[in-house]
Amino acid sequence: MKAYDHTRIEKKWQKEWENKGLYKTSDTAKGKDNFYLLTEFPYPSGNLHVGHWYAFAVPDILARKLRMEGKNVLYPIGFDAFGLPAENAAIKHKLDPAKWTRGNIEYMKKQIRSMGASFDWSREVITCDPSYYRWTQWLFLQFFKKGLAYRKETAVNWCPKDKTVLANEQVVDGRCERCDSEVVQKMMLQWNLKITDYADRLIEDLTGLDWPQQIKDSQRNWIGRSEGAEIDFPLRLSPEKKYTYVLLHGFTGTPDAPRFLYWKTELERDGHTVIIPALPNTENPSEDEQVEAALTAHAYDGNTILFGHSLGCAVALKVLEKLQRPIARLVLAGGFVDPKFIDHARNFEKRFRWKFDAAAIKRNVNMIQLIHDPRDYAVSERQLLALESLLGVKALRIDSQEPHFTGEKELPVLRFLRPTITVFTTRADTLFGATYLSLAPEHPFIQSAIRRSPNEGFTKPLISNLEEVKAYVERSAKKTELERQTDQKEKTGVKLAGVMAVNPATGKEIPLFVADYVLGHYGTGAVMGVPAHDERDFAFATKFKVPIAEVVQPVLLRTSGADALREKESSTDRTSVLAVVKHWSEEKYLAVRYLPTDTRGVVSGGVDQGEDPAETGKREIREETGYSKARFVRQLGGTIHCKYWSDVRKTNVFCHFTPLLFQLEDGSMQPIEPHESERHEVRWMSRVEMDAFINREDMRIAWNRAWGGVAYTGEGVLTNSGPYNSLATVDAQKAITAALGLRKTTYKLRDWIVSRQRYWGVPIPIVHCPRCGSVPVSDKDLPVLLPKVKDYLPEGSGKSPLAKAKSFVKVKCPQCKGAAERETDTLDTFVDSSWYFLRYADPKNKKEFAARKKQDNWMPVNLYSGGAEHTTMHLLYSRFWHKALFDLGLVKDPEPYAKRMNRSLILGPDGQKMSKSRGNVIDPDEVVARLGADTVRMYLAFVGPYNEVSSFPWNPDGVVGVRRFIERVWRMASRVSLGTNLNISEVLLNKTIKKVGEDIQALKFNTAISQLMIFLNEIEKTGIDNKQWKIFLKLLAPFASHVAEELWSNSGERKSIHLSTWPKYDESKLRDETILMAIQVNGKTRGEMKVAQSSDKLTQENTAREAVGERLEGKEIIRTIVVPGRLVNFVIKE
RNA sequence: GCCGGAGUGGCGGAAUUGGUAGACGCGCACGACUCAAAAUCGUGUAUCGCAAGGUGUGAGGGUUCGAGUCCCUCCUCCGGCACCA
Repeated sequence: MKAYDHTRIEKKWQKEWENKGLYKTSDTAKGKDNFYLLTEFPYPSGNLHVGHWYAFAVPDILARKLRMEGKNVLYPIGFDAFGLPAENAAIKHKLDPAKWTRGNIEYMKKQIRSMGASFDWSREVITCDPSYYRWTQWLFLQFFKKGLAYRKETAVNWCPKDKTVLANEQVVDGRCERCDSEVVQKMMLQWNLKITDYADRLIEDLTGLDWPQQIKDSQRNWIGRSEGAEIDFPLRLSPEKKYTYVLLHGFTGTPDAPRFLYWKTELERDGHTVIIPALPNTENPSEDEQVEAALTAHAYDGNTILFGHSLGCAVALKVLEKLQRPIARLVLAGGFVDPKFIDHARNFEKRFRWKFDAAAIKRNVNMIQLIHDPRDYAVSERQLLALESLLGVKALRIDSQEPHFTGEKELPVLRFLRPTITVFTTRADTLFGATYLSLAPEHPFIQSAIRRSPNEGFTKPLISNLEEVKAYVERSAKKTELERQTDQKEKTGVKLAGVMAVNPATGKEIPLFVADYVLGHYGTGAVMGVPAHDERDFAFATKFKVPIAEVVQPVLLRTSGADALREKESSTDRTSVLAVVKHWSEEKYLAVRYLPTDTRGVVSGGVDQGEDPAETGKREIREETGYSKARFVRQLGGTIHCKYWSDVRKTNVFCHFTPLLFQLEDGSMQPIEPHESERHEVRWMSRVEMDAFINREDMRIAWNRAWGGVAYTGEGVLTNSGPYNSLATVDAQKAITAALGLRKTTYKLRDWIVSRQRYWGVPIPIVHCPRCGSVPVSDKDLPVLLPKVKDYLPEGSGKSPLAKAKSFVKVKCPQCKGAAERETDTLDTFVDSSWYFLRYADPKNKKEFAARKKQDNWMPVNLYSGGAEHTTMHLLYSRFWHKALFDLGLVKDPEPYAKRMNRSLILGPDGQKMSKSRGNVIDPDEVVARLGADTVRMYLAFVGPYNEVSSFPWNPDGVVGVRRFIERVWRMASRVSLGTNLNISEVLLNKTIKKVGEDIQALKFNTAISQLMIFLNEIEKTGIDNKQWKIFLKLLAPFASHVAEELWSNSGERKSIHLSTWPKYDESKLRDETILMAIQVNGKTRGEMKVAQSSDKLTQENTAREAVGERLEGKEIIRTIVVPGRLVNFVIKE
């Protein structure tokens, strides 16, 4: 027999398989279930590395095994071909990125083919191919039309040297990855996808997915949902202006509707006057009557703020038309002016024929605020547009409490009536402790104060130290991400002069700050500072000398140790003191160790009936330590509650500690009772020693308070909180939110910015028309082809290189046919990869991105294999994308991937990540040439479990081990006997079939291979017959597909082994007739025994008893445990 | 700081999910073949001990007849997030 020549065998069979089209996958196959095995498609970097082998060749094992089991398996491949490296190479070497990419793809395809993997190349998908990106553009336009793609001024990473926007991934430690210059934040108009609309569903739907817990956790964490409340803090502006508000109600409305009363109460509390005229005939309103009533209700002047709701808006506009002098401000909510207005819900038809004089209206007001609720049932988009164009003002779209602003407490409206700062908090329970507000530098209030809009009507600046604030805002805008991080320890900020906010709970005025520890993009960009119960706020308040107000008394539960709470036992209340005792002359403190429970802290003891806590402290100091002259200094804050188990009292104790500070006058002492001195150890300690000594949370809080305290952020009961005192924090949160705020959920997740000022990507198919705005390119004009340009460097202005292609930019508007310009940004490559798996199902379709019927054959993906680096990027983006397609009715499932596995990582031989600079890169081509594709693939499968978050170094010696195995298989082939071999264990054969099959299914390729090795070791001793040999070859085929095929064909088979059927095992032949059992005495193995497989428990026990007889001699057997077929354990008295 | 995951021979890793810890492979040692080497084959290989017998899965404690596996405390490493209110 010839020696094993891997090159010859592998070339031969790869060609053969290709010629026969062995891996062409049909959409359906008779009698076979479809299985979609997906692996992340590669970026055509130009060279295959070991990681690619690991990603593509190893899952191929599963693909092959599933096919042999009778599944119709789709295992496709393609190229994620747009992206930065092509462009960088183009800039560096003056190449065409398209050519560069094409060349790489061709080369890599050759390399991938050398794996002998069962890819169906006829379904290849290449994202930079116009036949693909045509559909990327089309899908983007569907998003646009659904309102899921929008353009917005967004803060981006800007590299001043390369003059381009950078993706977050391109910023390394605050520097540009390419030129190493510092990245700055810059506001730019960017295309966004509304992934935040899907935040909740992206979290909820994780539950039903068969995904590793770790990915689910990461995604949840990334989305960062947190429930809390929005709370309004009214502003007191100076010079303080008091206004008269005239509020006009709508059709069928009355002045005493709850929301009007609520607005009135709130505004009056701020010192304003509120008038709500009752408009006549609300069931059947006429123009003259209503306007007359509104006009006579008040003498309108520059101090008037006029508000209209619904029909009241129209009345308000009519009022303005007729005035002689301007008012301060006009606020309209849910208004309409369109003569065609019809409110079907309330039979309001044909009556509304009012006409407006826009010029007269504008003459009488210099600030108009329009607010619109997108859910409004009475006012349509169309009517809103009419109103907007009449007044020349853009409406602000806000979420009202109830559609059409009809909630009982329309806080969102109130925010427009009076100047207000809204904060988001998850700790509404600490509202009474809010002693200041902090605004992000990006906060609208700060920004508008800086811009000093003349509309505001203030003669003086809103903020009297405006210059200082401006300087601070500018400074923090220049801060790089790097600085923001290193600045974490030291909080900075500037107090706003001339402005105060009102804490809505206490009614007290509190100062405002601008501080960059507040993030502009999270929550409302403003936080309430509660120094007593938040570490950051505490640090800030200490630095800026803001008062600290305790509103939560700690409630501590001891859950571990000797005094851990015992849930089932009763509980009694106790009042005690904690006494921090200072030395009479030195900087030392009394440290007390209570021996029975090893409680280390300060003096403590119970308050007797009617006793003053200070007296208790003195008494306990005397009794526990002997010192008789203690002077009470002060109380250290409010009560500290603690629940624990008392072994002395045999009950749980709910103890209420009053923390106190004492100083000794001198060292005079009295004798200590023996029972006290036995239980207490007393020492003098320095402050540092005490810090290390104290081991109880309650004592530590008391001790810390002697030094100014730290923020207590845990649970407790409320204090200094008016009607909410003594409520638990959880309950207080609900109560205070209901009374003074709005429930609100916020997310860390931000919308997905998809604009890239780059050349090598999908052109965004939008035309900017000066008349029609952003207009989608019509379907028939897709794809918008990437134009050829001379050089690929971005323009200095932050426009992509596409802007240089004049003939590309200049187009006719698809709507009005006038002159317009194309969008010149390209799409993030993550957009390309958000739907590529759908195209595999129908790769050649010219009419649709993928026919629904064809998708249904394969979707959702049965198993998606990929790298851990995509956990929160690609996997989240494509889930969002798929959900949006689902809502558009374009796909049938809300989730694209039923099961996901993150593969491990292959490191260099030195255990480090492979990289050229480290010189530890393994070149797969070289290893394949030397050892063969079968060996490389099988080795990679053997190094360790495939679906774990771990990494394995490439061990050159280890590869040799696998190569040896294959050579031994090769040699074994010549020893296969033609007769029937009686020596080989049937049990081993059946066990092997079972284990190899199950382990492949569980993606534990390493143990499957180990079983094949065990099998080979055995047959080398016993020999094997032809029938059994062929079974073995079948088991080997998914791993070493070429060798197995060669030996299969050598054994006389004509048809490919890969078209053969997976062997079945015989359930009854999985165990030997006689089995080995362990014999234990007191759980320690003392011997082994052979028993018949069929023997019963008693026989096994008796056999065991005999086998270890001498050990049991004269001992009493308390218990005998028999685990049939496994072990017998005798428990004896020693 | 928060959320995950993991710590088992000289190394990569197994362990029927609470039942004889170290499968399989690498490495190493010895032996066979050879003039010799390589390759190949065989034997051994957690550790202490001549042995009987101990001891052993990051450390300590617990539950159990029995713990690598479950519970508590702690340590180390890796991954993700991080001034997120």
